[in-house]
Amino acid sequence: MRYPTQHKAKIHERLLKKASQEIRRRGVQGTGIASLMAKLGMTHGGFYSHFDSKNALVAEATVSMFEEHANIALATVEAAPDGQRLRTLINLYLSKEHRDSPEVCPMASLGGEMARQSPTVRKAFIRGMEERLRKVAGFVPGRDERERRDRARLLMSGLAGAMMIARTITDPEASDRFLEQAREFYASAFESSPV
Amino acid sequence: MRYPTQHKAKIHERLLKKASQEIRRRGVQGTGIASLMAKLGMTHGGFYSHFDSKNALVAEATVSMFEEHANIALATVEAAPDGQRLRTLINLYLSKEHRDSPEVCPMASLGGEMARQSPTVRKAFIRGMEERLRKVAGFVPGRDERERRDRARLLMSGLAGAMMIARTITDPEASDRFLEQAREFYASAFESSPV
DNA sequence: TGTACATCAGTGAACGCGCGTTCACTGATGTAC
DNA sequence: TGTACATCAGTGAACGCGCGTTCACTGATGTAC
Repeated sequence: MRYPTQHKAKIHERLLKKASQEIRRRGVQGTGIASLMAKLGMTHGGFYSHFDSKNALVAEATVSMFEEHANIALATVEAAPDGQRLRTLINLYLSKEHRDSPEVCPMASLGGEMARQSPTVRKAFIRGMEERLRKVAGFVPGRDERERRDRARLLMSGLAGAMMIARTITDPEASDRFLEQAREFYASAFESSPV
Repeated sequence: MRYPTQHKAKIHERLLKKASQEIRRRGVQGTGIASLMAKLGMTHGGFYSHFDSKNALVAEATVSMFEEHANIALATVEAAPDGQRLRTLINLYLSKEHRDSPEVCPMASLGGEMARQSPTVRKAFIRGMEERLRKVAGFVPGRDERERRDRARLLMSGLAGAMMIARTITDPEASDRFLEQAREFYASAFESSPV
């Protein structure tokens, strides 16, 4: 049957958003086309009128992964009082809430798997990450834009590494304690300019 | 046919070692029983006289993953002159060679995927990691053993996060530059005791 | 010492299942007349 | 304005494939006599 104009674009968008969530939650390999389509109330055959292949979906979803939650979080950081923004960002990222929401940050949930993806997907990931770093750099001390961006990259990779471990630790109290230490470490390591 | 005594134990060991490598290289989901057995010149059916299930193999392999390369690396670190050991460890971990060898450190290659594993596997991972941290703690400044261990955990999670990103960056020069910055950052952040 | 037999690690066909992908088909709506 | 038709997003059966797992079977060697 023929669908109203803009219908395809809407579905495409919904597909991309759901895929982006599922991939962060279950990994690239853990996300199947059929189950993804079922989550949108559709059957798997329809997928291929939206994307050429799973790899094409993954590449496209990877860029948009960085946008969804980060923009909300970064607005909260922006709203924090002057001199408190970096600490707010770190506390938000290394919070228990974030630990218990694997679908939020692709750096923490896809980190290891990304190294095994095709160059196309990896480039999309890095493009999305750098876009986020451009914003994070605004909260990181540094002599110039380039240094702030470099520091932001270091910070985010460290936060992602910490989150991965916090999620792996099975004992909730030990995980909480680790998060607490990580918050303290990254705040004090990044609050002042590097020497 | 009946096999010589100790034969089974030897094969079990070889299986475990190969599995441990393959899982680090290709991820848990990316490692199949049949292809693993084929790599040892055997057929898949024989697998189940050694392990109850894939999950049992993964759990057992996860602990031993931390031993293989780390022990050699830690010996090199030990051999470094006094006051240079931590820097040696960091330079070794964040080297281009390590970046190009995904089968070395499970923290960097399985980080994200571990969060999605069964508690049994995650416990095995943390047990293996803590065992390694016990050794790394010897090179990290700190007031007491507990603090050194906590600092070692922070350090290793940060190094793993950095390695993940270094492996995802497709441009080799950009990846090298990032590794360089990370070496500098972690060396200066961990060389002195925390305040 | 020599023979008969039990053992059991490994084989390979088969199980059901889910994967990514293809394709003939459907049918409500936009468009052309 | 009303009718006929083209469109094309989505359906669902089917493709070959690899997955983890099961199981009847094999056959060289250790063990018992």
